[in-house]
Amino acid sequence: MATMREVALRAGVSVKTVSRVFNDDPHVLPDTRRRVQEALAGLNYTPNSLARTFRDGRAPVVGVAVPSISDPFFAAIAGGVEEVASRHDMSVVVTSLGEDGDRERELVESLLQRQVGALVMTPVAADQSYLARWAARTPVVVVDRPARGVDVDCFVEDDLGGARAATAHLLARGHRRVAFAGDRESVPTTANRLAGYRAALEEAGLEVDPRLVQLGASDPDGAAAAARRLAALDPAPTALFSSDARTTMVLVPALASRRMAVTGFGDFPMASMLSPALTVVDQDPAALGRRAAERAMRRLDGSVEGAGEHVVLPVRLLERSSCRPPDRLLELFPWTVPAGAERVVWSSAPSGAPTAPARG
Amino acid sequence: MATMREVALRAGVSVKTVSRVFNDDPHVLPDTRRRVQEALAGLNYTPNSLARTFRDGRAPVVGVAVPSISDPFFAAIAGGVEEVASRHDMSVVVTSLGEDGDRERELVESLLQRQVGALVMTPVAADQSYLARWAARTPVVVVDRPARGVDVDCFVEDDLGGARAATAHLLARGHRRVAFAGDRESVPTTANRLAGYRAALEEAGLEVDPRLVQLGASDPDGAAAAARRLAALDPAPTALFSSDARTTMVLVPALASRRMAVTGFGDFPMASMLSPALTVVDQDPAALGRRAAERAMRRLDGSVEGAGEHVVLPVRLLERSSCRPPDRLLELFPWTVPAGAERVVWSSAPSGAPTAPARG
DNA sequence: TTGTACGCGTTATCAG
DNA sequence: CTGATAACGCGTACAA
Repeated sequence: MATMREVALRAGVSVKTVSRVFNDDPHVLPDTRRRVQEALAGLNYTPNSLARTFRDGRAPVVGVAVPSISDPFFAAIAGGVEEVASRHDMSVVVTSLGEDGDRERELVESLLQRQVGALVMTPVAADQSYLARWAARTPVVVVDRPARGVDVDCFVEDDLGGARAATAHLLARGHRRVAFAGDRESVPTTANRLAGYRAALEEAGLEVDPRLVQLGASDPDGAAAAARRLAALDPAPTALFSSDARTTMVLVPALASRRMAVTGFGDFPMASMLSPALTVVDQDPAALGRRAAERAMRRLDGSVEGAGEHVVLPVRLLERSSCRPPDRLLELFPWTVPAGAERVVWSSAPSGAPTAPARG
Repeated sequence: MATMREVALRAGVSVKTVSRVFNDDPHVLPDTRRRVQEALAGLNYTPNSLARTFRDGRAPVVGVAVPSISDPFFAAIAGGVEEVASRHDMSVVVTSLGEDGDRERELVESLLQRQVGALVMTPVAADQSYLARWAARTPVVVVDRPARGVDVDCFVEDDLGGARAATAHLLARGHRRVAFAGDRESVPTTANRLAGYRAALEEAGLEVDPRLVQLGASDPDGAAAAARRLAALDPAPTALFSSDARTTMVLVPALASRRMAVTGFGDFPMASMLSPALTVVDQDPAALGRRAAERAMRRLDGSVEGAGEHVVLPVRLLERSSCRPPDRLLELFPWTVPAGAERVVWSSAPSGAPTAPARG
């Protein structure tokens, strides 16, 4: 923890010379250089990067603010950001905002006050207009959900298209009573996916039965309640579209005893090992994080300027066997994928566009 | 982005007075205070916390260095750290080290140079003696794996005990050919779990057949290879102990066609929904992170001093139906848990000690 | 080649 | 109650 001054003192030179030696400035006599290097080593000098950072006014840091860093989805986003940031010699500060939105502004501004070089965030509050005064100086990119009240770069996934495809997939299999389950409509992704669900029903000429729409189902209690309510319906639903992976993971167990076809938005480990295996809308949160971070870097180095851009990343519907008919009818449906396998049955990518390979 | 100086200029006072007003120092005349507050508001003053941080030499930041922030296990650890850190008005900088260890020192030291207030890390390199000079000034706590070559606080889980219990569980069910699968023996947790596996076999009077031990099985390719090798054995194993959740998640699908009883170290979502459901050693990574962060906070405020403490957190064996006999034999084994349910059959906690409730 | 002076934004010290 | 001044560690500009 020696400072340059101490090293300079010991080497009998000025701090500037120490600085030069340490930063490999060629304009130093070999002899002086050696003396300084000895002092450097002897004192175990370590640069205080806080001072440097302070000096140039911006920290080589990308702030990441998401609802919860413990959620694998957002952890993957953070991982994607970190991957890109580290390539640019920047580190990552993560902050969990919760889903309430009460503390979003406070937490995000405290991040910004730290002079982070860029910010990648998933909005949780109803309004982000407070970001405007920061966005002028610090690149801000939102991911997963659009920002409201401010013009910033935005990377989201095709929630509506994916949800519509997943619902249509169930309808194409003959289901007529298809339920929807998710967390809450105030979350834009959920609202969009609900819209996609409704669109699919309407396109199939079906009425949307509001009793089939179960919100607040993403925690164990809510899932149990949703399962109870769905079971109580007459006629009961024969299929379910689950709006997010968290909901799927708690609701599917709650529905275990009922026989129901399920598609879910968001893949997760072992989804293919369930019986029946889950057909899912495959997202790529790491790519979301990478794209957002890359955009932030381009704003930082000036290679992108102007108004915020809104990018919708394509998703794909990965068919597994959850939707296939009972085994005894299998021979009647030769197009069905075999158990354990999966195939892409739909993609929001423009046809011919390269898509990442399926996971798992 | 106005500075205190600008505010002072506008209010016609000194910067110190602005500082006082902004920090609610009572020694300011009401009149002066109002003038300053108006200037503060008019200029939209925002503190530059980088400057403050620089001034007091330590950043209100906890560094978190783990193999991969995208891995849900380590994301949960990070979440636990963040929870505690935020209660202490500190934020969290995360760094993924990879599993190689080549870059550990470089990445960790760059974190330390940033004058983080504390460091919570999972070692991935063979030696951490480079930490010694830092640990004198910055609290360092390692989690999940012990540090080598340096004396720091350490929070690990009962790898050996959990693995022994999980293996013994299979042996008690009559299995005699029990395989082991994991990532690599250089990872201390894996080495300990392998030791636990061996201990259980030896306690049962069984020889350890090295061909039953499959390392490098935590990625899809390795898992496929391991599955192939296990299948080729004669006699083939009838049961498997998987040493970590990542291995379980790739190896179980690879083994899907074989009928094998499985226990795994590490729970994961939907483990209870597989058929057969997985019996697992239940860890609590979030608690690991919280405990580590709390210890770091206590080192920071001086309420803990002296040599590093080594804490082993208890784990529990959560029995699900993966180990139960085929349905037709169920009536012969009345002690078996019903499908979908789970029960704790073993815990490394001292009996009577409070344990966290099971997840899922 | 080397050194001096200064500034980054904030807070502590100590006079007034 | 208020303000001038120094200090934190480093890098830049400019001299010598």
